[in-house]
Amino acid sequence: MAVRATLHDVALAAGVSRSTASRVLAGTDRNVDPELARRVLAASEHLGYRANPVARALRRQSTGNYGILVPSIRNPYFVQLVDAFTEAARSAGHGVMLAESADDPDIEAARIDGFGEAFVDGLAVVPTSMARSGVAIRRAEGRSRVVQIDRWATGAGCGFVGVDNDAGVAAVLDHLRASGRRRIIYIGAEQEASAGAERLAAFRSRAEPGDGEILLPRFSTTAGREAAHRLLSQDSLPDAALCTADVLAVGLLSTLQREGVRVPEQMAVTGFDGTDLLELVDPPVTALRHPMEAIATRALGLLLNPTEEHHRLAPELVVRASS
Amino acid sequence: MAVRATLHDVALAAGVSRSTASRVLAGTDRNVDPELARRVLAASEHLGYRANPVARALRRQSTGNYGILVPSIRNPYFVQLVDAFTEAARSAGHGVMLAESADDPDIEAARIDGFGEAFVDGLAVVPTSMARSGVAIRRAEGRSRVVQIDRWATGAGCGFVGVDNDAGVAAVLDHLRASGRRRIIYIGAEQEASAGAERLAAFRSRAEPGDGEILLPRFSTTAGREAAHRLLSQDSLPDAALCTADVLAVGLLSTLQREGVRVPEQMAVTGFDGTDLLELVDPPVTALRHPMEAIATRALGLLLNPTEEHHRLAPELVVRASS
DNA sequence: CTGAAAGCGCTTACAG
DNA sequence: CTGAAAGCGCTTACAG
Repeated sequence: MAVRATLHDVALAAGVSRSTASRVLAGTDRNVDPELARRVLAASEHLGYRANPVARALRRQSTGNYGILVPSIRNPYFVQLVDAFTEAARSAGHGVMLAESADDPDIEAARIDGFGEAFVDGLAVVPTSMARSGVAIRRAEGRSRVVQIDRWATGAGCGFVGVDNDAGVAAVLDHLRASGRRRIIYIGAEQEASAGAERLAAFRSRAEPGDGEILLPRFSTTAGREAAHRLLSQDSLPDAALCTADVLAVGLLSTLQREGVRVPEQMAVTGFDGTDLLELVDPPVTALRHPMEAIATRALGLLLNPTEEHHRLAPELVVRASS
Repeated sequence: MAVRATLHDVALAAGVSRSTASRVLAGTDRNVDPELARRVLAASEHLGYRANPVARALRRQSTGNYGILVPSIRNPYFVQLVDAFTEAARSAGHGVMLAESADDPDIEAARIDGFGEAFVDGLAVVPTSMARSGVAIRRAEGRSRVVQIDRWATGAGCGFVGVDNDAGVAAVLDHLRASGRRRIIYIGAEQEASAGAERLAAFRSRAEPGDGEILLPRFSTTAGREAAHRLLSQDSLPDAALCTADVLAVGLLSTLQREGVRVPEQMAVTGFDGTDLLELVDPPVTALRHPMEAIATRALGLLLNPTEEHHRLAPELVVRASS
């Protein structure tokens, strides 16, 4: 680990002042004599100079980095969200720091506070709890920029960008009913997160006699298997299972199949998030496609230019062999 | 987003110098009059003061943060590695920045260089390619601290911590042969990464007539499914499949089962990494348990205290129903 | 035990 | 167009 060249070294080698060297290298001011610029560039190259990001950030009062905090990076849906956000940030010249909250509001609060010690200008967060996440988020708003993605918390004073859950549930339900499925079972998570609450409300407002619900403690493949066992223990199977997360659908599907249930003949299964998972299983699973890039781009926009607006983007139904 | 209080504000409110306020708050010097300390703490509390990490880092010439670069966060094995590293770092008071290289040496090089612009004191990297990753790693060594985890690259001048692949393959093979499995097929990835090369060498040195190999372009569930199709297209099934990644084992298992193969009766299947995946499938899959915490802790140690040592830690065999 | 001063490495008004 | 100077917010020898 060699000693890193500083701006001073470059200026010395090029025979100019640090001001001029900085103007050339940081590109903040185009008005520099071409010959001097050439010398600065040559010296910088020769010394392998890289501006010290810490010093630059202190002076500029901005690191150019943003944090993203998701409930779990074991859920491919959030991985996809992180990817989209990172890509949006990168193409705008920003870096991204990732953290996860383990689906726990207390850990989440600790991570949000922790980002205060980190080198970020702001934070995008997927709140774990509608009721409990607001406090830490509001605290963070006091010292940084914050935006909520995919879920929102009551009491948070910052913006939000997510999918339109009501429209999403409606699209899946319409599709299932249009293909003749009558008894539809809603498989979701407890209403702790806003997304779960919105999806459940959307379902209930459209439920018909014979429909039902299974609510699980969390979104995971294991929870999907658990749901399958509950279905199998009932007298008869429903016509379709509307899962509100892809991991639930995948867990459900594999357990049903292992127990001899034929999908989609005996029962249709739908996912929600549109992750790659759904195309890897057999049969591929019908689900929504969330406009991830648009969500990520808009979230970044709210971070750069804060407002308290809530944005809901429409998902698109992708019908596959499972329904 | 309110204006953040600075050390100057705290000192002013407490009626002391910035030096004294800093000594109390940063805890760098215990010799402060208790009464003054009390006043500083009270003022800090009242103003909601948090030291500006950027300024602190510039002065200390250290951010206290470390980066970790893995081939993919879609592979639960690397997620587990990241978790262990993050936990080790956190408990030592360090933060962690995560990036992924998409299993591509060029992207990897870009990310390694990118960490030079990031706010980290060093970088732990899982090199994607034994032959090609060394250049970027060596470049990074010139300006920061670097350690290799799980895999190593030729030409890198830094330390390495990983599992003992030779011992691991030997343990699985011994177990399979001891339980009467004769024709064993090795299912691995191309030898681009050092782990793959070491495992394949370990297998070959112990292979017996009737054993075989299937080499895939990468470690993924999809690759595991592909391996199953290749096995099924052969005249007869082997007695056991020794998969060198859990994702391979899971993909293989599900496809075999779908095609009516009974595991472990007709064929044993073993994984390698010991991720949670293996206990979620039916039957649960035999694999090694890698000493993740020890690997992570030692890697962090090499980052804090650089040496060029290569450390190989012994994995432990965990026998489950799949073999 | 305490405070004034220097300095980490940059960027950017400001004066020339 | 260029350079001397100030300053971002800290920490830490140093002198007292």
